[in-house]
Amino acid sequence: MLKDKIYKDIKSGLRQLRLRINKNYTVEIPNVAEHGDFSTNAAMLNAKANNMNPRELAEKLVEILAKSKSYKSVEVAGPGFINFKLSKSVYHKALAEIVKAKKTFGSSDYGKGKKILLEYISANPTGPLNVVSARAGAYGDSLHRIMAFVGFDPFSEFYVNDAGNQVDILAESLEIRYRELHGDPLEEFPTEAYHGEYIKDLAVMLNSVDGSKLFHIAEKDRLERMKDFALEEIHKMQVESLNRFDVNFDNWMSEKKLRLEGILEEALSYLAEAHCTYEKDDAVWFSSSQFGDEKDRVLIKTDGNPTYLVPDIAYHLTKYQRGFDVMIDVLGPDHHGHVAKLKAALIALEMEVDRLEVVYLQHINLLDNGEIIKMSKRTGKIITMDDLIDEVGKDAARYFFLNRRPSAHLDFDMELAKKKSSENPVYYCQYAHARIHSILKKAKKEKISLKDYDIKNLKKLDKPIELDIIKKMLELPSLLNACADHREPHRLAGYVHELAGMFHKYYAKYKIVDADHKELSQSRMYLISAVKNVIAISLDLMGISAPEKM
RNA sequence: GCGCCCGUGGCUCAAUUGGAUAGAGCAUCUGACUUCGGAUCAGAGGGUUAGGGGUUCGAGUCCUCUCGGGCGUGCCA
Repeated sequence: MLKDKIYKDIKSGLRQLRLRINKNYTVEIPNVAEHGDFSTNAAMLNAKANNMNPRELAEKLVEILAKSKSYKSVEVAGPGFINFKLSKSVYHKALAEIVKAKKTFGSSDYGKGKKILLEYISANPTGPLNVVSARAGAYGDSLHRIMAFVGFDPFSEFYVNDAGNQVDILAESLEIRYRELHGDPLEEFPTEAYHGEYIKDLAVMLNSVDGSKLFHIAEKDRLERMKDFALEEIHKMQVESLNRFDVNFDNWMSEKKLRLEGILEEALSYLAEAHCTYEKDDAVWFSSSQFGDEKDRVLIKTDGNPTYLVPDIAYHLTKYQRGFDVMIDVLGPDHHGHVAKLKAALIALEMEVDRLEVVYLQHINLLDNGEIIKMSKRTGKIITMDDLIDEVGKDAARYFFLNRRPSAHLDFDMELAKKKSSENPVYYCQYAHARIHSILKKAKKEKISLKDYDIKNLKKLDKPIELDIIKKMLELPSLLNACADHREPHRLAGYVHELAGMFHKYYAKYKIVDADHKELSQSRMYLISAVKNVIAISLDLMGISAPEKM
């Protein structure tokens, strides 16, 4: 908000100087306090466009800008930066705005209602969700919340691969376990089948519903029943895990349903119409190498079944048909080979491929006492999302996932996440919130409240750290915009930690509630209640609770 | 081989997307509880941003090469 104002002031200054304006200049908060509250590179960027010396242009701009009452000082520095210092009263007014905005502080119409499709997790419906899904869930759900908060229109979707090869194997795996229950075990469990214990649980459940009657129907019907049962139960499991993790989807898109709607054939016929399919070796190929892929890909296998590429193309066509401005696929790092093929198809079909964005979330190492926990799908030794939530809790898990850039590999220290001390950043943030609540409660006991507070007394907030805290809070709106623009919710995790830290320092240094100085106490309470609010907003956007007691 | 991602104090990560003196936490060391929640605070040490070259007023960030790590490169999904 303050940034925008300064940006505009500079623009009008440049106009007054009758210069050609390069609008790419920025207004930033310097990381060195001596450089002022804000600084701009406007003179440097515009000097070039007007063939001037940067410092000379800066001097002229300063002359104009210094006339405004909002600025305590405007100075030229270094190679041509212009540094602004704002009057305290500007910050006091801004603080009142934050308090007035309550839970809407930081929200805006910045996204202009742009329709965004967020597809994430999309784990196979063949087992419980794992920690990779947990990271994707934390990431996608928080991005969704942030985007909605700053005025985009996000829509989250989980794509369920409930058709094709892997669900056939799922049905077969269940059948093996079902037979075992009835005293008919296989000598050797097939390596490609699913080994997890949960399949045995499913067999028991199925048995309690259907008993032995599945032996008396045709194999095809039996496997179909197995498949439907397993898919439904696993879906329920996944939804339950996601609920525990506070991750919600606007839509679950079923591949099976897409297939029934004939959309695969539709996609294939579009590709054929575009003359980029051909037959070779009894298979149908897509000439994807014409569209940026390394080589051509098979669409229909010699056995007559489509490869996974076909439903995926079809699914993405539905995304385009549904009219989203931007489509974001959140994928694991093992999928990037796949995107080239998909994009080739979209280009072939003359779709605006730039509207499809792919975010790759990197792998996770779970650490226990500094040791990487080795996981193996084959032996069924995996740590599930539920295990993780049981171990460290939802809040800690979400924070740890969100504290990293999506493109960064992540070492998840389970010991640290479990700790209830300052070493653990989640508790550090939550503690600040709880502490503020407690202080305000204490004030109430001493009969000091904000009900009769006159904001004229805000001028009593004159300590540097008090102004720093206000400045930090004022960063939230543009920070959230940046999180949304760059699809990087991790910035918010760092931000809330910084703000919490400033509060803890403040608390240690200054007494907030002091019955002998009512107006000062009220002013400080006013400040920290704003901090409480901003922490709560930030944590909520990350799907983390803001407790009043811990 | 080719493609994508990554490389920042001992460890895990930031760095306002090209800005000024690269910041936090953990770990280590020193201090602070008869005081609003010590789940906290004050302080110290620790860096040639893997390495070379380039682009420009200015590079951890962009380009290029080299080295190292991860992933991909199926008629599996």
